[in-house]
Amino acid sequence: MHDVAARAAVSVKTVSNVINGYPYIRETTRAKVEAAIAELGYHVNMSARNLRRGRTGLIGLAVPELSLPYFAELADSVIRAAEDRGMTVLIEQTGAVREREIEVVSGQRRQFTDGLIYSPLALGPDDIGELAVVDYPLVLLGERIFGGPADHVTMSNVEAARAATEHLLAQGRRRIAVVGAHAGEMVGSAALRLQGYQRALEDAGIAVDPALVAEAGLWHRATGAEAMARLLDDGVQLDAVFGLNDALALGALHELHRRRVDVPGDVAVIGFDDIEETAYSAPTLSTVHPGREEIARTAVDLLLARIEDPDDDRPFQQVIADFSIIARESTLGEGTPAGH
Amino acid sequence: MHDVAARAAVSVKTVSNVINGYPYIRETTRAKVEAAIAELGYHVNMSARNLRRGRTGLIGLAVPELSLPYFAELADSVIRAAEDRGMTVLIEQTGAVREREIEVVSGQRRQFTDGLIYSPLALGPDDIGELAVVDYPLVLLGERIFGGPADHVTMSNVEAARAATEHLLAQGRRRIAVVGAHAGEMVGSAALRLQGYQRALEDAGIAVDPALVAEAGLWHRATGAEAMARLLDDGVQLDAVFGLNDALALGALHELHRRRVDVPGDVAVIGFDDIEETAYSAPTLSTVHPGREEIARTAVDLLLARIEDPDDDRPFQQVIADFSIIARESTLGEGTPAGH
DNA sequence: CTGAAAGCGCTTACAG
DNA sequence: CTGAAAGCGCTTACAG
Repeated sequence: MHDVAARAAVSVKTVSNVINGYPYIRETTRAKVEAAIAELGYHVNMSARNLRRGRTGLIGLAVPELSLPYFAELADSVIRAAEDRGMTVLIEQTGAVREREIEVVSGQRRQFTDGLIYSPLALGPDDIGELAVVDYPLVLLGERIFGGPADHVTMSNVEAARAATEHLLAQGRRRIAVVGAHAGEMVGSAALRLQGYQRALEDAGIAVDPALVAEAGLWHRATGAEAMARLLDDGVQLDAVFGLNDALALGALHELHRRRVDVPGDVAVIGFDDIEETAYSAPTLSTVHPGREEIARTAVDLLLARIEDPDDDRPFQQVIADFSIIARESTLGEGTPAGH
Repeated sequence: MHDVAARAAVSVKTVSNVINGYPYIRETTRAKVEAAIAELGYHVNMSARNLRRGRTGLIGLAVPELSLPYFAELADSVIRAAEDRGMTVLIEQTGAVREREIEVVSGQRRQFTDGLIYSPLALGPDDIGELAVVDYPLVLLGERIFGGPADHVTMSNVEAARAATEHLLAQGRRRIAVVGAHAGEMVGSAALRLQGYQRALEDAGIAVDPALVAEAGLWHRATGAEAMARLLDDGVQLDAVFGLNDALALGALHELHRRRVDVPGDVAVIGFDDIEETAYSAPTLSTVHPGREEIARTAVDLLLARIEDPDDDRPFQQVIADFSIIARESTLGEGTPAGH
């Protein structure tokens, strides 16, 4: 910067003004400075600027893993939303491991960022104390922790799961299995979505049969396939499956296909998340569209508001994203291969 | 840091020594300092450390989009590999747009990082001049640009594509379509994989039929489905499809399923990338395993070597990752649903 | 519109 | 083993 100033025969202040778009600069001065910058190939040193400004322009995004399509697509949306607002995203993979999720809120890497968008999967209400150390802007995603020192963006888990179940009921299904339950858990997406499922059944006057509820700790394709296999091996009668997320539903679909069970002829399947893959599976998968873009945009906006005005002590907000049911072949049956 | 020093009654140098693990410190001194750090809730300011050290500990990773599963899985692998070496990854999405790919190598955001792992999709040999500005460690991924001021990690595109085609030939297929070609392009994965396809056919004494080669600019599921539809609409006779990546192959599979074409009974399908989804599609998709983990690890290692020794002027390296063919239902036919 | 100067919070020769 | 001091490259009151 000093070299640029020397070459342009101005002070460093003037160079700084040009770089930062300070408006009251004579055109000739600006041109001189810009020429010097170009000739010297100068670019600002971010570390120095950040040190001086006390901000980095980086926000953290902590998710379980990018190899899970839902989180990859969420990360994509968050990166775009942040970019629109001039921020850069630093992704942190926690692997849904409790210690790593705790480490993220106070680790070294946190120091790089002005704030954090945080999507824990292993923490529970007992861990809320871990968030007490947070003295920076934080936005929580998901349903693991409520009441932390953070704004919160969630899905309509109960309502959306109820709508998904009602969609299956509307197709005449009565023996609806659930894949992905977490026994004994009172918080988290699993518990809330199961609740929605139960309410829909109750509203329809159908008793909830515990035999229809299959566990799956991790919500991956593999665990969905295993849970589906268990249901079938146990001889549970069923005419529909509600995968508590798309990966589970796709795993269940895979297992049904492997056993030559016709979908949706014999068993209808619905998922949750509307990842891109669901529009291309065979059959295509009905699912819940959870408003991922809206979630990403809202989270970034809430975080930025706190970053830009750290002294603002308005109460923490909770925003619930809209959802919709996407009906595809796995519940409607159009496009089922001939021969089925 | 001064506060910590004051509280521990030592100099800031000593505090710095403790933080950075300098070995020759009296145990009592270390304990005093650590107590002070804990009491004050002190943590180092990254911007200041980076400014002083001239390094940030961040490396950039520029990919087209995270919503493409291959790149999501690649990012996952790169983040893990970098973490093992104490580095943090900053992901940049270019959308496979030429201007954005150019911007990435010299943009503002570049200033945050010590080096860049760069996977362009739109640049070509004519753009090699754009890399002339690079005066920092750079590792290239993919086949768009060779000879830049960078180490380079690639796949065995030609050999792997040839092996994929030979796998189809070994199943008795003779009319093998290709989905995803880029007409007129002489560089890039499309051209190289098409070359491998052609060689396998020539070796088998089969003439290459241009009618079997379908274009698809972007390698997404949607474009794969469209290309497949075009082949079928044109009445091209075929008994196999080689999708130049998995997304294309999954799109083709989707279109075949939609039209009640039996896979692999009537048409065998193979892809390229071995994304996780291929193990769960119906039918499961045969594919080329391109050594993604190895690519990620090698790229991070090469980059770090340059970062750690910027004066080292050993010649730029090119590393080619191993591949293997993964045979699944879409070419072997086990597990095909009854009724087909 | 522009200049001279302080200071953001570290690390690291240099001394002892 | 530890201290005093310079300096990394910016931005920003303060002056003019």
